[in-house]
Amino acid sequence: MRRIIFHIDVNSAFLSWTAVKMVNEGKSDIRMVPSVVSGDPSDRRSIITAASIPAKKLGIKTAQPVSMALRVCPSLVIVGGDWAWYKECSEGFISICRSYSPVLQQFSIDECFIDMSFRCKADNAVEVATRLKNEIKSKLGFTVNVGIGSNKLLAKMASDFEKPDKVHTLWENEVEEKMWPLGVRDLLWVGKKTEERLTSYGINTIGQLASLGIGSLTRLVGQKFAHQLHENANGRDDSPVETETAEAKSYSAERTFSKDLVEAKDIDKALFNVACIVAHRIRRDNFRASTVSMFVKYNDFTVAQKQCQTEQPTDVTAVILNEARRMLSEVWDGKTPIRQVGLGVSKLTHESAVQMSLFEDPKMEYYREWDMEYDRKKAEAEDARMLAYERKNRSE
DNA sequence: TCTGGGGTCCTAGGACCC
DNA sequence: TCTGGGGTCCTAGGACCC
Repeated sequence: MRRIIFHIDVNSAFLSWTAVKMVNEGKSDIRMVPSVVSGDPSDRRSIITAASIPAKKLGIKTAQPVSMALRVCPSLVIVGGDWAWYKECSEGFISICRSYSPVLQQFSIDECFIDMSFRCKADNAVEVATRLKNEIKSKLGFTVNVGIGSNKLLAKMASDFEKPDKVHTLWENEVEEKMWPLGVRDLLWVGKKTEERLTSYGINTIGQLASLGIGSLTRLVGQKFAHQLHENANGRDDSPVETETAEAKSYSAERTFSKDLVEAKDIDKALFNVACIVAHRIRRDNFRASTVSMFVKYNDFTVAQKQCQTEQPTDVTAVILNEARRMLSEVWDGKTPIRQVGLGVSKLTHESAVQMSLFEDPKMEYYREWDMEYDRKKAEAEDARMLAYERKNRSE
């Protein structure tokens, strides 16, 4: 049976969502002028999270440093993000999409797939998609693109065609006309490195990639990836719309300093902070981790990383932090300036029974109490924030 | 111009066991 | 004494996504 898949993608999500909020507050619509959302607008080290269409027309792109964009456009409007609001917008948009089909896979905060096979016919798919797009615009105030195809890949490629506020189809019989002329970089999973590798062999378009023998492709990118690229370039993808959200496989946090650091105590402080964040998150989600990893990025952007196994699965901040400290001392010479530190945990389990060891660190009880206190304070802060947020929304 | 933060998956080599 | 081959786990590194 021929499937009908929609891919719904919010146009410049964080920027649109911030604009909606500002318009609600009676401010001018930043979608109409060159504007960007960045992590910390006052920090020249931060990068652009989302850009308005007028900004994009000036060559300003996502992931570009703010300082670079300011050179191009000194009058650029820079705004910070509001995660609580973004979450609300995301939930609103997902819930409208779900009302069109319960077979929905959330792909990220601002993208989802829905399986419409039993909800419409190929003949009226564009009409239904247009209705969905318009409903989101009128109820929530922001625009989306809807891509329609017979699989997830084609739907996703289609939603990336002309923006904003558009519906596009990419059926199998349109692949040759609409997808093959595009550059290889436009194909999902082809990033910078793969593009370089392919173009250096004279493979410039998706069409050329589609006709390349699997043997040659394997020599370029390895067997598994070659198979996937070959299928995708030919418009084939049999992956289902996954309605279950998979459990997290890892958690991590990282901090980039406003100035590169050389003082061990400063770096340790940052390591402490990220350890608190990561450990708190795994406790919140009822996980314990058996692998701890850390990395440092030096001022020349080279990265040193280490990972290790813990004696038993743990969610204790101090245990995770101590492993990270030990590994840091093993990789860092104590002199090279450090730009960024990060810490992660993986190999997660929900095991709740902690194996008691006769030789357990006597400080462990104290560590656990410290964590409980930390979690309690976090929860309090979160409650206060939610309350303030609701109060503010009610008064508007 | 000077590069964030949070994830997933894959590969390759070495250690260790049978 | 020397040898092979398969399986699994771990580590490091790389590529991609939003």
